[in-house]
Amino acid sequence: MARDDAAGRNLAWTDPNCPVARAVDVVGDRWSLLIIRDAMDGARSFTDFQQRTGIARNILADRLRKLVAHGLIAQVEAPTGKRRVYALTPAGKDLFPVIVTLRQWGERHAYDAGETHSVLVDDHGAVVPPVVPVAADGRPLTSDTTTVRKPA
Amino acid sequence: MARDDAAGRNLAWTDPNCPVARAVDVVGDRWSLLIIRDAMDGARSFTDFQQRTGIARNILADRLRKLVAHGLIAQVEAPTGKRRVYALTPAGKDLFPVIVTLRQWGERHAYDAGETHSVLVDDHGAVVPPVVPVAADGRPLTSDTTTVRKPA
DNA sequence: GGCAAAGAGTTTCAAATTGCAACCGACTGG
DNA sequence: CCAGTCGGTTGCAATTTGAAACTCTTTGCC
Repeated sequence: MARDDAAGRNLAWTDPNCPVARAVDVVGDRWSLLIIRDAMDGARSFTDFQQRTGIARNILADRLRKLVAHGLIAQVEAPTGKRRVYALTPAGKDLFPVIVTLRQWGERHAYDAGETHSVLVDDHGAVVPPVVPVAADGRPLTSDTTTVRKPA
Repeated sequence: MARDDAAGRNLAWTDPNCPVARAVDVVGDRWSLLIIRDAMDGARSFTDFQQRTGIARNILADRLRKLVAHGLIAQVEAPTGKRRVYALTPAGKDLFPVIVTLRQWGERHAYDAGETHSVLVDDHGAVVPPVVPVAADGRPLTSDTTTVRKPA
């Protein structure tokens, strides 16, 4: 088990044809998405990630290694010429819609009335509206109005 | 650790104010999202989930219990009056945008050129376009044009 | 330059989680 | 009413996780 291909991808999925399964294989654990979240929020250094997430240091080292191996994060020279820092790659930044939808789901379903939580605001200071999948013609879609078409 | 509150929620988060953390706490493991995915795709029975995901039976039992406890799935009388089946609650169905964005990320970043995968189509048979977070005025947003505002 | 402190991991070991396979009672179909 | 199927549970073995201490490298500063 835990066989990896040349790109470091695990090959023992239930269904290799399902992009959801492959995505979960990369970020479907307790910490990876929180690391990505913090990277989007400005975290750059090892201890920065460690303190924000509270993850154990050995696990953090392991997750950062995997995220780098999967191409979501890269170690780059710090702009200030100091220590190398972790930065999101385009693939990592592309998880933004996932983080936002997860956040919005959490806001709707993981808080009791009266509990407070942080909110996502845009560069004008306005709250980001709910993200909703739509058809090409603009109709909102749900799990009831979509189906998965298997490859030919 | 692993203390739970009355609603079965774990209370040992890094940041209780972060909805992303709370969402991950519920569905941030290797299997929960795949179970939700299969439920959206029509899975109803225990063995149905087991065969589609390939998850170990004891773990599946545990995950279904937790998802029921968290209110994402409910056990309901089968329409046919037979065995009880698992069905998504509104909160479970509301994960649709998360599943879709994860799927789309997977399609973009977890496949080599030439590899095939399933695609999500709407009820007209058209492929679901990329889901992108937008500001109230319609501008597309990214992690660079948004920030998290902590509660007062 | 020299030194103390901080950063970035690594190591060690215990505890928790996973996975497999076998087992079991309830339901159902014929 | 008998044979399968369903929906789990149980007992381990194998992994994974987590906490804490330890090491090596960089930095800040005088």
